Amino acid sequence: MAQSTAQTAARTPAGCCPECGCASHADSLDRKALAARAQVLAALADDTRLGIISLLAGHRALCVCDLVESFPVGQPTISHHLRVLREAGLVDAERRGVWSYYSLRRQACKELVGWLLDLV
Amino acid sequence: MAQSTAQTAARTPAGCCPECGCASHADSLDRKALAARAQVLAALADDTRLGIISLLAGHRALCVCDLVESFPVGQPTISHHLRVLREAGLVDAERRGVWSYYSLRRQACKELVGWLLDLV
DNA sequence: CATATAAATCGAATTATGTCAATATATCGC
DNA sequence: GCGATATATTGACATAATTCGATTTATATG
Repeated sequence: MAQSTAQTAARTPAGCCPECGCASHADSLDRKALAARAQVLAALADDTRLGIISLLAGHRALCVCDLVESFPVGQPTISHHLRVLREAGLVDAERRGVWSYYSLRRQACKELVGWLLDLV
Repeated sequence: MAQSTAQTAARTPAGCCPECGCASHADSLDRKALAARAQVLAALADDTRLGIISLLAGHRALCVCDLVESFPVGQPTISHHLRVLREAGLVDAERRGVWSYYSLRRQACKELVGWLLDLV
């Protein structure tokens, strides 16, 4: 692979990392897994959505009207954020009559955090 | 607060959550802290940046040219992502000669993950 | 000093995201 | 069925983010 004269075992001609013998760091990446994790993290990476998660973490379930009261955005926006969280697998929705109750999928959350913990 | 007739103790006239006596869920949110965490999470929530973190986690340090080799984006783009990670406090940069070496700030990463673990 | 290389920055184009107003759907009580 | 209420969806818009090409800065070497 390296087009160098093989004087050193460096993978690039540059020799910027002599102590690292890895042939290619790219190979160690599971891109699909990373992309999936990044997408779930993106669901968390928003003020309102993280706030929703935080509220749900403190309750068994909350209905949408409670959440709408809790943030300075309109009902359609909360509904949109809830959909993002739902599609990321972080929350569950259950309809009871006119009301929709959302709850945290603690198992999925812990799984994500556990993966992060292993990563770093 | 509730403009209901106080027949029930519900905070809203709706009575969608009779079992929850919280006056206002919004009060339990530390919005500034949440916004700060969301910003760090946003730094993680990108395919390339999560990949960079993953690579850095497996090495003491890597130079930019190694990272550029590892992802299907150009050098300026990697440089941009490294800046985002640096400003989020997730990585450190050190210049040695012409090369810049980036390393994971494991303490900061663990702190974030610990906070997440407490949250959920 | 001139040249070469690594990395950072700038400017522009494209794409994605958050938000709202308006509307649609679903459910309950009359 | 009709009206009222809760939630979801749609469409539009503004803002932000990702990416690239071109350029600049910094450092080493001949």
